[in-house]
Amino acid sequence: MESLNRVKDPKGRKRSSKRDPEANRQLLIKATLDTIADIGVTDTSVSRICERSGLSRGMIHLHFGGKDNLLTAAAQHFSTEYYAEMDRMTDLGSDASPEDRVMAVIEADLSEALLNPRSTKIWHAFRGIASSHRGIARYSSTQDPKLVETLRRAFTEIAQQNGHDPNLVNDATSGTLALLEGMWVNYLTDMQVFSRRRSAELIRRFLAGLFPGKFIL
Amino acid sequence: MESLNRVKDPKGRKRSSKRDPEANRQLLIKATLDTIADIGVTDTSVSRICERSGLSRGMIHLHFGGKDNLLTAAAQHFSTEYYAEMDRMTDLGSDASPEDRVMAVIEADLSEALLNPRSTKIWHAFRGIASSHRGIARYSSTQDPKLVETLRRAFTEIAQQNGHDPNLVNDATSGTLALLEGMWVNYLTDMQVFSRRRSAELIRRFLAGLFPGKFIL
DNA sequence: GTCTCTAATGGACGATCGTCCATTTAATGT
DNA sequence: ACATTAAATGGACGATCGTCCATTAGAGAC
Repeated sequence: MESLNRVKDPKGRKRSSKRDPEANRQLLIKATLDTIADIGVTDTSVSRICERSGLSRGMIHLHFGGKDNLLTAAAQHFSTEYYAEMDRMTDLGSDASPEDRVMAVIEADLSEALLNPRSTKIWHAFRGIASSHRGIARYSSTQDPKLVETLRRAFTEIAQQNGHDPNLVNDATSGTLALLEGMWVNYLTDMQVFSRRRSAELIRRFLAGLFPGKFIL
Repeated sequence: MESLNRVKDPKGRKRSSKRDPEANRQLLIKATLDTIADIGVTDTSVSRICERSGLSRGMIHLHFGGKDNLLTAAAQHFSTEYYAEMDRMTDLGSDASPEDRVMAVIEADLSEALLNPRSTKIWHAFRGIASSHRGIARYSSTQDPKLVETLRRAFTEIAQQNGHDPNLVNDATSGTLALLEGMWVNYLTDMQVFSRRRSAELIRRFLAGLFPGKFIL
């Protein structure tokens, strides 16, 4: 029987469960995001992060070289996780209609998994400081190329069937993303009143207007 | 001839130009907003605000009782100014069509006067810390009752002419505001690429889909 | 066991934070 | 001219900030 204090890392080498640099790195990032969601970026200090992670003060300097880099890494991690979850939730069969694929993106973005108190607080906190923090600015964009391409391709298929003008696809794509942005803000501002279903239906309704005969309930 | 260092306040009493509590109050608020736009909320300290305003450190405690209250007052001032300017720009004659009134709101919100680097940075900075700052949270709402009512009334008039279902007005109202939110984010994220005209046209297009025969170019 | 190397610790450090108040300055009343 | 009142100053204060490093602890090599 393998010793309890030994685990295997992804490469299969044995490592101590008490000494795990990568795990501690992730722990710090996690603690940073939790702290931001809990008390806000302004009050998120090195001390708060350390006491939440249970690690010593020196770890941040050791693993990230400073608080700024940790914040940047946290923003990157958050962004990566968002798009990974989005991918997971929009992985429909290849025979899915373009309308279904668009609605899958919308419903994923409005789902509990992506749109929740923690994520909205973190997201808007990062966006709020992005313009004065180069590192974070890189990961505060709404326009993820892959997601944009998914929508654009779906809208292109829909438009081709009806033969609309070329700008329609661009407008539908950035309009959909803009509406989702607005919904996140609505959620942040008043979580009590917010309704995921009604928000999704609202966007569907706008798209139904844009593509006659499509996106009907 | 009246002495140069004496001016009249709104109530007509004589006051010194060197001693003007209200003017200094406003100066502090202005300096706070400028500092936030310049270096971000995180780095906006009492010292930075004071050196920008040219006033002494004690003034913040004297006029506002502390930094938190100053930040709240700044958020309130910013919000008030936004809606005042919005009112000014949407003061069409009473014979204006509901469509024109809606488009006036959209174009005002996307105009240089309201949507500029300074205002977007401040707006998103406040929103980012709103969830951990009660005072600011009050002034970070997108759903200004008066503006909502303006849109709702206009959409109601448009819908009545065509006889649509009652939810249409609600959806058009909050959809329009959500789209505008998204446009502000687009502007903040990439000011170089952003186009006021195309953004307004995109929203018009969405509304044209929602109200057949209306909002056509 | 002993050596080596790196992960991890936790306190020292100067800088800066926000608050507060004793003092000075300017305007007004008598 | 003098007293009174309020505006404004600027430094003192303790607390906390983020960085850095001398030290300890743990794991593998031999």
